[in-house]
Amino acid sequence: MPELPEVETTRRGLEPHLRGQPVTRIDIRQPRLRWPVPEAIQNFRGHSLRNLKRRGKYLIFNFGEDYWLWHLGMSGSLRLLPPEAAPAAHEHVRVDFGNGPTLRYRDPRRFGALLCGSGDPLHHPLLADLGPEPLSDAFDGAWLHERCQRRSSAIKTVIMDSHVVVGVGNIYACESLFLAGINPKTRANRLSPGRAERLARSIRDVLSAAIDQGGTTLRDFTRSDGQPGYFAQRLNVYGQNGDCPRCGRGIRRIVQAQRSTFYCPGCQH
DNA sequence: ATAATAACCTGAGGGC
DNA sequence: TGCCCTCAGGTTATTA
Repeated sequence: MPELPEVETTRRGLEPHLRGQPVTRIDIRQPRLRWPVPEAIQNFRGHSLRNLKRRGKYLIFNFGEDYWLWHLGMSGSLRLLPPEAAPAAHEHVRVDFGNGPTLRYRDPRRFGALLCGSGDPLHHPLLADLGPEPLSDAFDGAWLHERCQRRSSAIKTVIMDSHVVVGVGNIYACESLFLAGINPKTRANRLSPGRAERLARSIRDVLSAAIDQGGTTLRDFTRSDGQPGYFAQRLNVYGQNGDCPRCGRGIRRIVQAQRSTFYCPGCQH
């Protein structure tokens, strides 16, 4: 479900409510996520949340010395609900902070993860080798072009590789390539510096616009307050089966690396 | 190192 | 209604 804009939307929705609040209760209703939720998570009772950060699609709950890493996987969502609200189906984790609303984690497919650690979270094995943030200065056309040099696979799968750049999932990969006018099947090492520059800019623009819209709600993504994201109205190719809004040719669907790719054969070369 | 594939799960929707 | 198939916003582990 969530790519970078949805995770960032979640972070922005949660942080003002949770920052500075102590964890008063942790209820793991289903520990079997992508990896088992560590027993040590219970040790955080009484700890106060310093801040809530994001790296790629990971949320980082900072508690000073220790931290949680929370990944929403394919179908995960975090919401704030009143303490008395009954748990929804597939609500696997509930965390009470102070006396305010309670944090609920719902994840039907259980591809998400809740892990904990101490020290610098950026040194965690899952984060240590990640590529740059797409909205930071570290990510630009030169970096992208350099990382494409040794890659003969399709450009679409390369921009979805978190070691190249983080946060670009299936929707935004398709949309970025459309915006840049690049065929998703193009071999990465055949992308000119100029086209890499254009693609890097498109990725930034698409992700920024999606964050501004509160992310994309296709089926069940909701912001932490239950509202949907509105970027779905701006999708040009992803999930579309009609004609291209720019040139009128039919949008095509193909499969790359076991994922659907949508593109316009008229606009993307 | 890179590339391709399977694997982890549940639910929705279409066709018959 | 039920069954079978395909599809779904992610990532890692394993194998060539």
